[in-house]
Amino acid sequence: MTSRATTAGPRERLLEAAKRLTYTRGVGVGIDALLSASNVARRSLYEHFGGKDGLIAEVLRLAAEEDEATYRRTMRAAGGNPRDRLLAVFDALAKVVARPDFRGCRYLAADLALADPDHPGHAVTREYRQRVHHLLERELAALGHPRPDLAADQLLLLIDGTLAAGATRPDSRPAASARLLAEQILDAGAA
Amino acid sequence: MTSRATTAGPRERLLEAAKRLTYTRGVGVGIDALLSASNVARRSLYEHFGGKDGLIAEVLRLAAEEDEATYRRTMRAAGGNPRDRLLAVFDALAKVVARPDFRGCRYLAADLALADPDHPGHAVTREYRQRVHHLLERELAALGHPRPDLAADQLLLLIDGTLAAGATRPDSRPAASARLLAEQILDAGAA
DNA sequence: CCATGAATAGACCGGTCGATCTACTGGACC
DNA sequence: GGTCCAGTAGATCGACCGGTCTATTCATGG
Repeated sequence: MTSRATTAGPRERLLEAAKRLTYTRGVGVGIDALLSASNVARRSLYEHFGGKDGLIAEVLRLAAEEDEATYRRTMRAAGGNPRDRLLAVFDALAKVVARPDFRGCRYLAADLALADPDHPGHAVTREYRQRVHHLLERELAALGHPRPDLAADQLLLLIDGTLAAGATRPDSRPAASARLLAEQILDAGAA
Repeated sequence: MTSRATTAGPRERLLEAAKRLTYTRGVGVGIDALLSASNVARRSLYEHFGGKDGLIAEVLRLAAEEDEATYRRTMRAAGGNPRDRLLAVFDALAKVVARPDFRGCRYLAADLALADPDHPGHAVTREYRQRVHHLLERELAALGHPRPDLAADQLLLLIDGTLAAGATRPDSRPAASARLLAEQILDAGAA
């Protein structure tokens, strides 16, 4: 009986609580809040992550993995047509920004809040954006778009804009607005 | 000789230093940093602004005034053609995000960093976005766009996306990408 | 000449920050 | 049974947080 869920170790509990609290309260949350929310001893944080910065970076890494998987799942569920797969991303965004607890893009918030350009979190967010960019670019290439790199930049810009507007002007239905523009980007490839 | 610059009072000095430091270090900057950077006494802050929150709100108000004036100036300098006036905004954005000290949109950063939804800063940023939205919508109406309100939302989304991408992917030349999309929005009005 | 009021300097408050440390617990493994 | 070690609990550290306070300076105007 060594199996069973074993209630998840302190590392996992801390990561989960940090993922939640760094989003709702920002990366400026105090360590104590993370520890008490996860019922993890102070010392365990430093043994597992070396410090707050390491924990934040790991949280971003974990969230980025999940979010990238969500992108892939969304596109996979949309079938084999690259156009449908890309537009499905904006339909998914509409649901994301409509969630009552939506508070904007976690990665942009982290980049803006972490003033130190050498903070390890920045490298994580940078790589995440590259991965999403690559994801989009591949679909655009499959679509036969003449400039998949530029178009991927534009789609990424629409995604960032949607998440920003979703946080600051939720009543403007930004995902729908962005989807219309995305269609025009894709039409340039179908021409 | 009551005139002369008189070196600006403590209120102005503090506002100026806070405008600079809340941008470079975020709204989480300590009060002491703002006071020592402006050579203002601690007490003066509380007499003029009531506290840190009041100071931050006033800084956002001041910055919003200046930025709105910059929008108006950019459009005025672009002549009388609404299309030229709107596209000039994105040319101006290209220069903004190219500045070496560019650190993203001040207002979005504030909204993301101020976790308390009742913080007075949020009201300031909300009104600022409404003003810019109105500015864009008026030009779109003058252009004869069939849906100036939706189009203004889309332009605002492109602006937010440009500022976000400029902070996180500066090498992607987001303003140029956004301008191309903006042209398509405007073309819907010229049709 | 002196009263007024804005601004300054800076001590001080309780609280919190991230980080380090010691002491202890409990279960796994040999 | 004894060893080992991850994890817990919590005291403690210096630094800083936002905010309040007293005392002082200084230019102005009656």
